[in-house]
Amino acid sequence: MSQASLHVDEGLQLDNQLCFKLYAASRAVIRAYKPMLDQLGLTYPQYLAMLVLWEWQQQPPALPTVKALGERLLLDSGTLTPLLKRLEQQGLLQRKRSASDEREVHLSLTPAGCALREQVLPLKSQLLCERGVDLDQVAALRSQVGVLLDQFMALNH
Amino acid sequence: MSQASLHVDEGLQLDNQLCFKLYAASRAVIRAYKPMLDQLGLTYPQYLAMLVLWEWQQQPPALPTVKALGERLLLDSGTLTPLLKRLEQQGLLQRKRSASDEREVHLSLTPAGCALREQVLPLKSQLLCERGVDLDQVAALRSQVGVLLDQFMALNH
DNA sequence: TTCAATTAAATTGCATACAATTTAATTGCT
DNA sequence: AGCAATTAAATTGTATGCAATTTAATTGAA
Repeated sequence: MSQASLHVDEGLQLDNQLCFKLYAASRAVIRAYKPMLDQLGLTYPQYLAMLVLWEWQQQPPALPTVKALGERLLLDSGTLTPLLKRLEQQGLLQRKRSASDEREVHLSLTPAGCALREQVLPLKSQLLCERGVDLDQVAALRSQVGVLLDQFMALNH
Repeated sequence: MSQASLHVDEGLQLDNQLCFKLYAASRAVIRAYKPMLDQLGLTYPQYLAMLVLWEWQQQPPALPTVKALGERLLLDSGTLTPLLKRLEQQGLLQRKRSASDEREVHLSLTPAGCALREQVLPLKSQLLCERGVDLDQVAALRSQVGVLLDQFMALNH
C-alpha cells in the first residue's frame, strides 16, 4: 500500500491504527508476564524499575535518583513516588534524601532487592520456553519498535 | 544475533526488553495524540471506543453491546462501564438495556457522537503532516506489531 | 419444570499514568 | 548577601486497567 492510496474511511478503521496495535500488544505482553511477576510479587512497572536498579548495580549513574529512574523509564515522580514507596515497604530498596542536595532522593537496593534478581532469569527462560518465543524475531521487532519510540521521543521534544 | 547467543546478563537489560519498548512506545504514541484528543474532548481509550462505534455505523455487529466492544478493544466491563458512562454524560452515545436480554447493554451513537467523526480526519491529517510520518513505514510496523499481538492473543488463550 | 450453572454488567479495590499544583531546596543574578 | 527563577519530589485529582466479587437475567440439564 503506497503512501497516498489509503481511502479516507480506512484511515479511521481500528485495525488500521498502529496506535491501537501498540496499545493492545503492550497490554498483551504485560498480561503474559503476569504469572512470572506474581511469583516475584511485583507489578509490571515495579519490575521495570527493578530492572533498572539491577543494571545500576553493574553500572551506576552519576546520581541514582528518582529523576534518573524517571528518565530511564519515561515516567514522572507522580507515578514513581508511590511505586517506589511500595517497593520500599516490601524491603526491596531504600529511599534516602541526598545529603548534598536535599531535593533529591537516592535509591539503593537492599540485599533482598539484589537477591530477587536471581529468581528472574529461570522464570523468564521458562516463560519464553513455554511460549515457544523466537528470540531472533523478538530482537528484530524490539529494534523496530525502538526506532519508532526514538522518533516519537524526538518529536515530543 | 542468533537465538542462543544472548549472554545471561544481557537478558535483563532494560534496553533489550521488547516489553519495555512496546510499553514506552505505546505511551509515546498516546502522548502524541494528546493535542488532537484534547480538541475532541476525548481520552485515548475513549477515542478507541468511538472509532469502533463509528465503524459500527457502517457495519453493525449482530449485537452492539458492551461485551462486543470489549472483545474489539480487548477491555473488560470494569474498564468500559465507567468509560462509557462518561461518553454518555458528554452526550456522545446512549446505553440502553436490551429488551430481549436484560443482561446486555446496547450502545448507540447520538447525533453529536456521529458528528464528532467529521472533526477527526482533518485533525489526524494535521498530526501526521506536522510530524512528517511515513505512512508506509507505519503500515509495515503496524502489520508486524499485529502479528505479535495475534501470537500473544493465541497464547493467552 | 426447576434449580444449578452460566452469562453480561456493574461494583470494589488496588496500582498505575499523567497533568497540575505545591513544597522545599538550590542556583544564579545583581 | 538577597531574592527571583529553577529544580526535584511529593501531592492532588481524574481516568484508566484489571482481578475479584456481586447482581441480575438467562440457559440447560435432570
